[in-house]
Amino acid sequence: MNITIKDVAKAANVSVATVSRVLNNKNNVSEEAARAVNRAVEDLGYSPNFLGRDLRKSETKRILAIVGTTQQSFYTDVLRGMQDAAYAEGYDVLIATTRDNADHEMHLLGMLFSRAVDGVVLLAPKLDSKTISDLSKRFQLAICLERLDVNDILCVTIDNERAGFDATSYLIAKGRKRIGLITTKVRSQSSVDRENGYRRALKEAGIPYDEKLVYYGDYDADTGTKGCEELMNLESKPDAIFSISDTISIGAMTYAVRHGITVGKDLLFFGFDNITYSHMFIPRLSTVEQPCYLQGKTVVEKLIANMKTDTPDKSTYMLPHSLILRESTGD
Amino acid sequence: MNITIKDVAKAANVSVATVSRVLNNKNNVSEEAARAVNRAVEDLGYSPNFLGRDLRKSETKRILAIVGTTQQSFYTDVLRGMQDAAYAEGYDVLIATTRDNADHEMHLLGMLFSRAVDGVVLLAPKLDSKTISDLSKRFQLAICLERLDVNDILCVTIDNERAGFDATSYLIAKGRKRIGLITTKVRSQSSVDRENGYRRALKEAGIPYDEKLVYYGDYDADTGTKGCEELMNLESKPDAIFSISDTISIGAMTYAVRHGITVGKDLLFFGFDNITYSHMFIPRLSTVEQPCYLQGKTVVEKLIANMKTDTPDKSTYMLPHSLILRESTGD
DNA sequence: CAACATAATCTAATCGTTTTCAATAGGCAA
DNA sequence: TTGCCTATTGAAAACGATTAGATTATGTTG
Repeated sequence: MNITIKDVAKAANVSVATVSRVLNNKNNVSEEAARAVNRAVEDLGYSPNFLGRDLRKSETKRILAIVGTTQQSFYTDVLRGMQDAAYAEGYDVLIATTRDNADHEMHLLGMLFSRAVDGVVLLAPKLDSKTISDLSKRFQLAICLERLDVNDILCVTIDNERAGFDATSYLIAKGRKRIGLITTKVRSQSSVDRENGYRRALKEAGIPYDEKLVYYGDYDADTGTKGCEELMNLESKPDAIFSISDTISIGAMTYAVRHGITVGKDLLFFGFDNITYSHMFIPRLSTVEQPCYLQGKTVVEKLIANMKTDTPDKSTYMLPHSLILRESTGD
Repeated sequence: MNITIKDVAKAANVSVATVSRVLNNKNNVSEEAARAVNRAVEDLGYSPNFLGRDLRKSETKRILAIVGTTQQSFYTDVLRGMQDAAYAEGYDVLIATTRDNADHEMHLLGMLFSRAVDGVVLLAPKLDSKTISDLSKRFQLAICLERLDVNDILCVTIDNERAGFDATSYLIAKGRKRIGLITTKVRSQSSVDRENGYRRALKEAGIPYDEKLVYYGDYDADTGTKGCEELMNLESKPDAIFSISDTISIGAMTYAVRHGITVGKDLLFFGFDNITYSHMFIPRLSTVEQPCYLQGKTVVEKLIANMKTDTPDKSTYMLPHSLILRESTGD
């Protein structure tokens, strides 16, 4: 039914080997044969079946990016970086979502075990680090935007502890003494790191840590709104709030603005990620920017390099972040 | 080097055929053999190579969703719908981005020609409709969230003309007479349809169409800001602005708020898509909601059904939309 | 002109599965 | 015992490409 390389060979009056050579622009083929093959390909509307090719070559030239959800808009830049690096080496990048479910993440990793892709980049691993670390011994696997609490896997991220420290320290430098934190119940390593940075900043400034000032929720705007409400209902209210994502921060600011609190003065806000809306929202949100594009590009470059060697690079790379200061911190 | 079905067969002391039967839970295999095979699989850590399987079966059980960018946050729900429908039938959904480039869209469609996936759903086709329509004759291809100006391809969307009409009519019903439109230079069918709906609403209300009130830009918040600025600098300013996306609307509202214009009174805004931030932004944005999850679910269900039949469904399905009224229209 | 290198081509093996078809073993009825 | 049916099993042929190695044709050199 389908047109195969055999049909092309017959039509062009050559062997399948010759067709294959033409299609892969190998040098040792006469112009005449090439012409005949190309005409046959054209006439028949042939396009090679990659299942055959991939099986024979034992490679697919495809990399899978596994994300929790496509909701996080800053993934866009990460993926762009991944694609640019991939295309430069003749690879395609596919994306799949786990919907933050570890079982499903494992299911998708099945594409790696079953050789349907050559490598995988995990953008928000849900599986425990032991499992991931074990798998990375047998397969081409890397982490991006996160890190594991083990260090035997290729990993490109930022120094989230330092970033949390920097953001909190900035609020302290602005004279704030009671700084709230809104973070996630789910303990991703980056959340933990950011929280640790927050604590260290307090400590180094001699401000006692107050667990009442920390609100744990989900990774969404609603959490910000609820978190802000709860913190502002404390006897001793915060004078600044650091959130581990802009989405949360915006939700939190929404509460503040709607309750007549002057953001940037009565209450400062610091977010994380520098999403598009963070400078759209009124007031504009101060935030930590991470090099999304560069992280994506780097992780794929390193991963592809690993595919070509038998002494794979299992380092953790921490790229530099920066603070973006806007109205929400009175700048 | 790699463990294949042969190794398992040898370890279990059976033939490869038996291993295959066990792995695919065929009935005609003795319990004893099954046990032996399962133990061998376990011992060797074997997982089948899908390249072999897919080649033999001529199917991959994978569907590719091709999007322009993952930036559009409402895709998340569409993809969720697609996944639910797919998993129910044993398929996986992969995502790839074209970065709004037609050539790259064609490149990704190569995965369909080369049988690396069983079907494709285009979420924002850039290729011309003739090309797509031709391809859909030979491959399993469907469109979602958009439609083509031909109707011989499976297509699940909403009635964008009607939606544009409804939104504009609502603004007219609110007593507005000079209604601006911010839309995209790039003429996707949905943009054209929404604009046509806008025009028809004006016409039916006896309001003359004024091309000065229409601003063409990109699909981003900046366009909204610039568009709003331009429209508000007109001699005869608009008293309401309909944008073909919430992202644009939010950008436009930002301009208004920053320039002391009372949104919901001096100037009404109507958006499109009901993205998360549309009710986060202050004031809250009125918008057209489309059934994202349902569209995704439907298109994949129909596509998979098409794979099973030789009389494929090439209909266009238009699912119902609704208006969400919030502060930006004074509700 | 023999001998040999080179270029172009073909034949057939190979990748790892699934599946057809034939073969075997065991049970049961006649 | 013989014949027949059924349940398991295995050998081998697909699937569609790439590629190593054999083969042929062509040109070059001594």
